[in-house]
Amino acid sequence: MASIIPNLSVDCVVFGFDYKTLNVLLTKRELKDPETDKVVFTDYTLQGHHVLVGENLDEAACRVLRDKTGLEDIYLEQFYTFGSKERMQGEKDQLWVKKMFPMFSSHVVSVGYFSLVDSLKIKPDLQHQETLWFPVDELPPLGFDHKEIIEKALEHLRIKLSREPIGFELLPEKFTLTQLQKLYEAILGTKMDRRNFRKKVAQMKYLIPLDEKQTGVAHKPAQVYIFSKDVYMRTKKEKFDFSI
Amino acid sequence: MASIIPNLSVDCVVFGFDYKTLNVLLTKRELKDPETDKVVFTDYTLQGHHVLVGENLDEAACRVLRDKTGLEDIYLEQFYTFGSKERMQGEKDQLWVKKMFPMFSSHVVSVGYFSLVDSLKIKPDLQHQETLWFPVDELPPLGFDHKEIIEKALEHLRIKLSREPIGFELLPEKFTLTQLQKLYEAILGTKMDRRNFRKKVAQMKYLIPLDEKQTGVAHKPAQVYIFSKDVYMRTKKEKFDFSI
DNA sequence: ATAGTAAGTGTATAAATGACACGAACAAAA
DNA sequence: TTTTGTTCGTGTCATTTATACACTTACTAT
Repeated sequence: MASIIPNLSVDCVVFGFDYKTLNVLLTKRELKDPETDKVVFTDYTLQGHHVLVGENLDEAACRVLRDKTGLEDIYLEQFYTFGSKERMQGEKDQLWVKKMFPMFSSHVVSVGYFSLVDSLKIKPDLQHQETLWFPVDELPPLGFDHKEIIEKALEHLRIKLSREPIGFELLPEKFTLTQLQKLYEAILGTKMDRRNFRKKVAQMKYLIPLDEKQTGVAHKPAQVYIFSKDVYMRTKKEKFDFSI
Repeated sequence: MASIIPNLSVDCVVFGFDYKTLNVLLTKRELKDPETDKVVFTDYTLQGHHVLVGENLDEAACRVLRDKTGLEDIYLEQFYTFGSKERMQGEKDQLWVKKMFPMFSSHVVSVGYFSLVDSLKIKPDLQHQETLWFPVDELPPLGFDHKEIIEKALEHLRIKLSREPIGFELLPEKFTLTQLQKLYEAILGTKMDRRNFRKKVAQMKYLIPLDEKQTGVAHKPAQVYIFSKDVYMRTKKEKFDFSI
C-alpha cells in the first residue's frame, strides 16, 4: 500500500442540485469518549484524504471521490489551496486529530476540488455512512476550515458557471429549459425572466432539443434538451455570458 | 532556522507592464559540470521556494517574493496548485535536482501565486542576480513546468482583470487613461476605441482625475488619474465588466 | 368535466455598444 | 520663431443587446 504525504491532502466539495436548491455532500464526524462512550461532539466534513506518495493531485481527488462516494467520471475541478496553519487548530479539530491521527503533523495543506453531479445518480446507501446533502445556505456545523472551503468553492462555481456551460453536469442527461433556468437561478442567486432566458439559450447551438417530451407531469409537458459537448467545442469562440 | 516541508513549494509569477507589453520576471538557472566547469544547460525559472514548517502558504509566497526580488506590499494572489508527479521529471530538471537538492523528494507540489508590480519600482540590481523581465509572448526556455504555470497565471490574470479593477497595480500611482487602456489591451489581447474606453471609465467613480498633467512629453500632456481603493470599496456593487 | 399547473411564445422600450474625425497642446527640430 | 510630429480630448448616430410584460395550450388529478 502506498504511503501518504503527511502534510498534503485534498478536499472535495461535491455539489448537487435537486431542482430547487444547490446542495453539498457532507459526511458526519462524531468523536466519542473512549471510556464513557459518550459523544463529545458531532459535526460534518467534506470528503477528503491525504495525497499518496507518487500520486498526482488530480488522481488523489478522483480517488477520494470514488472511495467516499462511489462517483466516477464526473466533473471535477481544482479551485484553491488552503494553507493556513490555523486551519486545523479548532478545539474540536485538535481533539479529533489527536485521537484519529496522532502521528501526523497538524499543519496540513489541503487542495480544494469541486465536483458537479446529478444528485439522483448518487448511491442512496451513502446515507448509511451518514453522508448527506445539505443546502449550501443551510449548512450544519462544519469541521476544520470546511465552511471557508465551501464558500470559496461556491464563488468559483459561480464565476465558472457564468463563463462556461457547466450547469448540465448537475442535471440528468435530458433536461428541460425550466430545470436549467432554475439551476442558474439557484446558483447565481438571481431571478430570470422565462422568455428572455429562452431567447438566450436559443442562440446556444450546443443545446439540442429532442423529439421528446416530459412524461408523467401534471401540466403541459416540456420539451427535453441535451447538451452537446461536441457542438460546444466546435463553436466555443462564441461569447458565453451569464454575468452575475 | 525553520525547516522546510520537503514536498511543498510556492512559485510566484511576477507580472510587470512597461507600457507596451506584459512581462514576467524570471531568474536564470545554470548547471555547470562540477569537474570541467562547463555549462551543461541554461534556462530560466520562476521565483520559488519550499514552504517552511509552520508557515502559512500566503506567508511563504510573501517571503519568496521579498527574498528573491526585494518586493513587499504588492498585489499577490494564489491561483492554482501544480501537483503532477511529472512536473520535475524533465531531463534538465532531474540533473538540477540531483545536484542541488539530492536529499529531497522529486515529487514536489507547488502552489502558484501571481503578483502585479509597477515594473519601474523593481530594484535594478536584480540584473546582477540574472533576474530579468521577459515579454509573456517571448519566453525563454523554462525549467520544470513553469511554462504551464505562467500560462495558467495569465489565464487567471485575464479573468480577474476583466472582473475587477486590479490593473492599477501594474501602473505607477498616478497614471493616464491611455496607459490604462494600453494595459488592458496588452493583457486581454484586444484593441479598444479610445473614446469608448473613456466613456466606460468615466462611469467608474473610483478613478479620480487629478488637477495635474503629464510633464516632459512631446505632445499634448494628458491628465493624470489615481485609483481610489476607498471609493471602489464603497461602490463595489456596481457591475464591473471588461469581458474578453 | 373541471381545476390546477407549468409550457410555450412576441413585441415594444430602454440601455449598451461600436464606429468614426478633428482641433488643441506640447517638445523637438528646422 | 516657425514648423513638424505626436498624443490628448471630445460627441453623435446606428446597431445590437437587454428588459419588461400576459395569454393560450397540454397535461394530471380530483
